[in-house]
Amino acid sequence: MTIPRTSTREHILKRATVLFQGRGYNGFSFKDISTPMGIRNAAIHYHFSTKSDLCSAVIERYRDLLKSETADFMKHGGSARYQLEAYLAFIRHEILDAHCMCPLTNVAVAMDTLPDEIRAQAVTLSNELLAYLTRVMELGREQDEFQFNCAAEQKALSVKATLQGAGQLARLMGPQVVDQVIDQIRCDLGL
Amino acid sequence: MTIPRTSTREHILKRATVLFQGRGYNGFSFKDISTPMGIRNAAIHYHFSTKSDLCSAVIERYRDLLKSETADFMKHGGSARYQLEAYLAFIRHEILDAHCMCPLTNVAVAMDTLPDEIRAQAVTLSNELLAYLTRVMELGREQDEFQFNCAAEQKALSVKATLQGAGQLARLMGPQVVDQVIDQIRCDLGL
DNA sequence: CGATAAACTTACTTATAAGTAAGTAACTTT
DNA sequence: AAAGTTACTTACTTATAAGTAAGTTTATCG
Repeated sequence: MTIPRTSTREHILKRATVLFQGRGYNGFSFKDISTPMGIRNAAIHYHFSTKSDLCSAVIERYRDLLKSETADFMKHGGSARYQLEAYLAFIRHEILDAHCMCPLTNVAVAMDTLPDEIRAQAVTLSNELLAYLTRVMELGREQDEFQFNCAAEQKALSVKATLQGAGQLARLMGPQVVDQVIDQIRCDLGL
Repeated sequence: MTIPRTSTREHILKRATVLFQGRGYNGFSFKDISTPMGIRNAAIHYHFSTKSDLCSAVIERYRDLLKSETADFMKHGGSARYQLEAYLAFIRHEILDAHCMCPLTNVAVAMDTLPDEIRAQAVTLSNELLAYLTRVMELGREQDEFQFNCAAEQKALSVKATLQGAGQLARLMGPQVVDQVIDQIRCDLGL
């Protein structure tokens, strides 16, 4: 048996992504990955030596995804409005279709219980994310698309915080929350 | 020994509050409560039959706290601006001093892994919170203190979401995030 | 064809979790 | 002073967690 699929590692990563972003580090176990895949826990350890390793890989993957997505956003014209909408659509999809939160949420919540490795990955992700959103805000103001009278960094921070919160409130109050909050973000940018 | 302190139950609840709001349902165990208190796990079970019971009590307590705080806010004049600032100060204190998140955050993140009882408490809390913030927003607009052109409910939702996110980002990016985000909320209300 | 390496499995260990049953010390009531 | 009640403790059970060591199958390469 065990027709060696080169994709096992990828399958594990995908399941781990859904679980980590959906339930948090302390909300799932190796069994939640191995059982539905029809493999053993030890098979996971073969590909990722520890749970910390596995979840670090999940966040790194998210960083890569974000990097390629944002690169993509810039290709298509690169107007700030377009880039903002693309990011909003990405987050909207994550919340409504994938039922996932941004990894930053899950890391922040369990911060004190997590290995350093994961915290470090999350800090890097937060810096990258905020740097990107800050550039979009700066660009938007230069192009007279967005209106706000504070530092671009602060506006970016506020937008990101709002989206994080939207993901949570949607789970408690229903999916319509997401579009309402997104609408408000646009509104607060003068759109 | 065991000089029967009527306060043991209260001590357990306080520790549980810090742990639940600080690490999430799956991020702490009975040992994290009993060991620092110098009691046994069974003593916790005497006061709260299950972990679910204990955490439900934590959220119920938070609801009571909020109810009395907001009643207090209204006594002092009751201007929308005053009430908003009081709520912002409350949240600011929770994040920066108590290092705690709003229970809604912790419930939302681990949603799928939690007992119904806890989910139900969180849904009630979210309704109460949003109802309060909505009234503040309505009042603020009537009094010409706040400026926004959407439903008061939507604005309230957006403010709450933003504050939830601020608590998370502060853990990753530092405490200054909280004041920046709060500042932005004021700004987006025309303050 | 035989050896090696990749990709697993089986079987295990160690730790920790929530929860329970039975016992005990101190206060409270009759 | 005896009997109960409150507030625990001791000692235990059952379940599940992450992680490991050694063996097995399959593909590959000289």
